[in-house]
Amino acid sequence: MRKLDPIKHEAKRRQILEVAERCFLRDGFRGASISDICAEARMSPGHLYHYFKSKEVIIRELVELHLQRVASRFAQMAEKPDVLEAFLDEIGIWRTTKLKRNPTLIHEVVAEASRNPAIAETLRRRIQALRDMLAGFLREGQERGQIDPQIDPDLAAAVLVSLVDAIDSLAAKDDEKFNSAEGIDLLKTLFARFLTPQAVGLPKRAGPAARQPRDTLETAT
Amino acid sequence: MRKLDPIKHEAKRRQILEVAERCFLRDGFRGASISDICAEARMSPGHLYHYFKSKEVIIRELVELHLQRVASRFAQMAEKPDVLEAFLDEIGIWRTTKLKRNPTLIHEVVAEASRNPAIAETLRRRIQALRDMLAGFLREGQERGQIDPQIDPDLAAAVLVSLVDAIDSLAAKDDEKFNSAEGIDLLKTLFARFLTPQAVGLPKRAGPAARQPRDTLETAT
Amino acid sequence: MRKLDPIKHEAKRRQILEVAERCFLRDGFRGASISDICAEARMSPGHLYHYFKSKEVIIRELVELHLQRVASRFAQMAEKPDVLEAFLDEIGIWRTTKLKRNPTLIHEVVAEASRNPAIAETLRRRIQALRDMLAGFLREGQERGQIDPQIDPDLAAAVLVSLVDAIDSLAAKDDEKFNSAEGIDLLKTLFARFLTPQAVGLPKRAGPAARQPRDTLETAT
Amino acid sequence: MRKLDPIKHEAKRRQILEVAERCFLRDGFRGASISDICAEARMSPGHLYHYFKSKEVIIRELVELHLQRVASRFAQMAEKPDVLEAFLDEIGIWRTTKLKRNPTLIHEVVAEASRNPAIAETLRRRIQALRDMLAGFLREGQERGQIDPQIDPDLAAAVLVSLVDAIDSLAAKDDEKFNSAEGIDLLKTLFARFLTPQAVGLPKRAGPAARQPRDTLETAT
DNA sequence: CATGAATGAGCTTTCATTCAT
DNA sequence: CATGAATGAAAGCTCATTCAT
Repeated sequence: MRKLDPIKHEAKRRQILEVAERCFLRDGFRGASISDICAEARMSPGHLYHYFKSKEVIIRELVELHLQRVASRFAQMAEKPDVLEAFLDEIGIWRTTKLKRNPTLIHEVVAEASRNPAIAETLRRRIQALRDMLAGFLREGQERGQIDPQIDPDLAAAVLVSLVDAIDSLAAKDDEKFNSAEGIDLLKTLFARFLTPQAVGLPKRAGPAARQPRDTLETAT
Repeated sequence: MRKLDPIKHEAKRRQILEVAERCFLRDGFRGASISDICAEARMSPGHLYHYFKSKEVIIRELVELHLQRVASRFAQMAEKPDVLEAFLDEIGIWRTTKLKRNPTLIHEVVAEASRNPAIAETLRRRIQALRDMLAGFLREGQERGQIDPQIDPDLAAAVLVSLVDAIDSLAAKDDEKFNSAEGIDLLKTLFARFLTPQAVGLPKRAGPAARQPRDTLETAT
Repeated sequence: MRKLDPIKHEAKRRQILEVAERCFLRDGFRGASISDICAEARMSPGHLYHYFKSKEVIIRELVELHLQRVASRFAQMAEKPDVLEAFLDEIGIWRTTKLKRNPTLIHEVVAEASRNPAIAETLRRRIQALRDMLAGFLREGQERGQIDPQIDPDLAAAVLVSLVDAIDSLAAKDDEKFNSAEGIDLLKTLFARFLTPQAVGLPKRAGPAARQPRDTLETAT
Repeated sequence: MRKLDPIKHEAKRRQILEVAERCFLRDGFRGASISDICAEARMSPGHLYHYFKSKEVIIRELVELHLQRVASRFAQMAEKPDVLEAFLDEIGIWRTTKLKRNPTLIHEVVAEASRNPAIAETLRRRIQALRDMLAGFLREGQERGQIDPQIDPDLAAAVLVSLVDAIDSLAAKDDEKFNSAEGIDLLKTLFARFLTPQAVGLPKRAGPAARQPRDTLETAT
């Protein structure tokens, strides 16, 4: 009587998650109600609870899904020969093609995380995974001499992940300037200048750190 | 004798806003209820509505307050002789001292903005004001030769503002790595390398943009 | 210290009642709040309670006021030589001049009366007073031969009072047809035909009652 | 098996409307709360909103229902051979049997209409429909010579509808005198005298209108 | 697998009324 | 005489969730 369960069941779950994502994107985790989702998915509330134990579970799975998507995107970069260039290209491609149509749940997620431990943990894992992946790339790049060896890969990875998120949020507000080709170029320049090996060494502590740039400036001047 | 209002009234409003901020920080705009705020402010719900017409007004005023705070902080930077250094120091000071104790409402705000036009407008204004201010600093720096003249100040300002926001948010949650001295140094390095005048010119379009860094890399190696 | 109380006090009460009437007219007894009245009367709620013990008292006094007004209007009719004509003229004058600008609280009063015993009692008294007054007029008219002697004055008075009320209410809303000169004429005709002495006598019970008019019709035809 | 809705759903709606009518009759539109209705209907507030989007919708539907009831009652009169007699009988039957047990919402409706445009519109439509129907009857009666041809049917219809409502409100207050057989007889007399063809013609304007009755009186005297 | 009836706690907001000044 | 701060009960309504069918 229930032979085709596993497949159909999973398909339905996916479909519900997609609908839920749309709703959450539009109205937020709190703002979108189960009723809204049910209406948009053409199903009864009782039936939805057949697939998901609670609203929180839907949110949680959606966050996980997000993590997987980003992770797989990053993973593809690992196969390119020049990681840095791949990374820079990725940013460009991603911003011009995907982002405009796909606003992210990231703000909802972060906001929710601050009061929902489960979401917080998932988010932390997501960020950590991205950082680890990126740190690996950076180490590879350093070995090949493409990336400044004086940069701490773990720290830099953390910075870069933040950057990517920053760009997300910027683009959310239909910001013409930012979504232009020049905007993307500038972004690439920022990354490139940051990661490229420098003639002058990196300082170890704050004092010199604030200094060194100034030296550079003075030299340039 | 009957008109001791303006002062007391305003004081009470401030107090309510403070309590509300705490509550919203803890539970979010939607998650924190008027009852919660009233309980924490030791007042009856009816009385709160003596001071604020609606929950939304409270949220709106809180967002405005946030805007003013950030703006005034940035404004103070304008008086320092070396703007770049001031900016970098600001980031350092701010992150180590303020942020740890003062998580921000920024994510709530951004999340809310995506579905509340009033909040969205306030947020847009806030961001624009910061960008304008920063762009002004960058222009000054360029005139003094402290900042790469090839960088578009408006674009760069947009990038930097979003960066600051992003780092705030993602690192807010007790991120040891990010909040360490080294983390801050790296951040400063990033900004410095980005803004410092370069020997080699900036490319005009995407193609060369992806290219030029690599050349630099190879040269450096 | 409180010398001019009685006079000023009473004046203030009157003023409040006037404001309250406007508010109740606009929003109903339930719909208009004490705050509304206070705002419109430029006074604080605390102060209003200095003059009226409760909202209900205001409503009650307003109803009484209404009663007095109507009663005095009717009383003036008593002095006219031809009561019937005076009554008919009164209807015409009243509808064309007063009603259009002065909507009445009567519906509010009746609606409220159905659940507020105090109001119900006041209303009952008001109606009874009007009926008695009108019945008196009718008796006078009957003695003078101006009004059909076969009509029970008390019953007819009851009918006429309710008629006036009903027409007020249903025609109040910019009813062109009803408020026209022809409308008023027809109304007068109705009253005149009803009250004028008839050649044919009144039946005693329902059966003949339904009959007699038909006979009249046939006779007339 | 899953679509037994339409019937049960509608039945439940009816039931809720009945309960609501009782509550509104007792406490008024504003006075009766959703909680009251829910308590009396033995259901949770949430569930009630399954059937009605808002309290106002309940009120609106109740008003519509009223309209339909009255309209159908009037429509039945159209089939009787003698319209005037049918009308007169109708009043008698209705008052003695129905009204005593069924007080009406009419005052609530009129009071509400003065500040609720939707209700006002519904009420206006209701009144107009009744007037049109009655005007039709009157015209028929005039053609058959049963009703005074000098009376403007539209105007007279307006007057009669008011009358019917007037009687409603009178009876609301358990008025022994009015609900007696004599009261009804008097009412019938009023209608009959008004509508019956007269020997003397109707005046065209206000001046003569006030006059003519007097003439009649004097003649009678 | 699917429905939608049903719940009940909780939300934001309003309001008549009281009280300290 | 006058203010407005303060109360707290109750209003209309929403929503995640459960349950009988």
